[in-house]
Amino acid sequence: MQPRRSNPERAEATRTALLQAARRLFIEKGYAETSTPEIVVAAQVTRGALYHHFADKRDLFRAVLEREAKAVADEIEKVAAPDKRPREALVAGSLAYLDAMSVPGRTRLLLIDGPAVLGSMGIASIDEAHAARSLSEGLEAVLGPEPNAFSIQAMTTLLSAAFDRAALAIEAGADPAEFKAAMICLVERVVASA
Amino acid sequence: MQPRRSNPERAEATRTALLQAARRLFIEKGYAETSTPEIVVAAQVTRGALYHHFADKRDLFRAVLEREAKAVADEIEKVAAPDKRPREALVAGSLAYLDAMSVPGRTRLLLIDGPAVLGSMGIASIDEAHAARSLSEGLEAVLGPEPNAFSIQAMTTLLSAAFDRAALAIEAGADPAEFKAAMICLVERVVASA
DNA sequence: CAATTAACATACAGGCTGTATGTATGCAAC
DNA sequence: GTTGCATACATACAGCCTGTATGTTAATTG
Repeated sequence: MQPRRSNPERAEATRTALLQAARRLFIEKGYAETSTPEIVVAAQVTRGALYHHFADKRDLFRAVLEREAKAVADEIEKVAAPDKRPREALVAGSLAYLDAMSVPGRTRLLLIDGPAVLGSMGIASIDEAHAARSLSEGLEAVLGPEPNAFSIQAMTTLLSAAFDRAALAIEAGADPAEFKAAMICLVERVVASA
Repeated sequence: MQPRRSNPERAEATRTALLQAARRLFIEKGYAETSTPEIVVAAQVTRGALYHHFADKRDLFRAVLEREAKAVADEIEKVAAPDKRPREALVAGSLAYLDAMSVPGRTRLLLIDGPAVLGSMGIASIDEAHAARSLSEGLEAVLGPEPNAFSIQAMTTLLSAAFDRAALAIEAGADPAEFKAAMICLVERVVASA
């Protein structure tokens, strides 16, 4: 249609089309059940374009997940303004995480297929660097550097898991208010000593 | 070698060989990277035998997971003797779960590949009926039927997730004592109101 | 002992992944 | 402005894998 487009423009458009089509199909059918022919048809490009921009199917999946994790992290940072007191920021960030993860398909991408396809380590390097870090900093801000009978690092990991399953439950149809309340209750009991 | 074997004996031997070989390979390489030709070579049978005993590759995987989940549940029930007081039984069961899940490969089977292959619902119907149920009953025994600001059902889900990630962390090389301590601390703070 | 059936074994069709090779267009230097 | 190169694809192919359909052997049953 456009008679002339610069090379970077073409490449960016193709990349974006692939990422969007892949994201939709990965959410609808899962990673394993989505074939690269399907993806390129949906993106209106060819498999050649896919393998030109991405090393393989998994690399495309990784790129989709990095975008998604960044979107989640952005939504959290939006509410975790530094002018809030630590405890309020922690609660606000917690609720923001659950809201961000309630975008349809995000739990499947980041919490179900992600760990299986990229490994529980590979996924950790993607979003633990983003979302779970806010939690760790929030806990440390409330509890102080070396406080209690438990390791902050370990407790961060455990609470992060609880957050994730709360998000899964909510997407699966559970009452959001019920799980948000339970989650906030859990966090507050952990920081109760401070 | 054996000149005569009854049909049920043969079938059971074949089934077991397939389950053991599949379990080993699924743990070593993951579900997606393990092919049915590999499995039958390891089990010293043919693909015909596999598809005679199991509907498809996923069905074999499901059978492996049911065995594994049952083994975990058995180890928990072993320590959750009914003569203990509720709170002690809860702590003992918690530690037993983490020990049971530290059998190499179990976390990958039950917590990583399981949800991705069978769906987070399918896996729930396998082990939530087993392991997480003990937790739910333990919590209710300590807290009473309808106690607090949170739903017991929801809190069970959240704590269960924390348990799972503690098991993952331990298998990934983290200090077991550190995560056991944090986990017990978390449980005790939840039941602190009682 | 005849017939049936369980328990496999073998062969095949279709689809998918990744790579190798071919092509056209933007871009840069001269 | 044309020559050369690199980018951005497009096409074709080889190998593997899954599930099914069909064939075979041995145990069981009436």
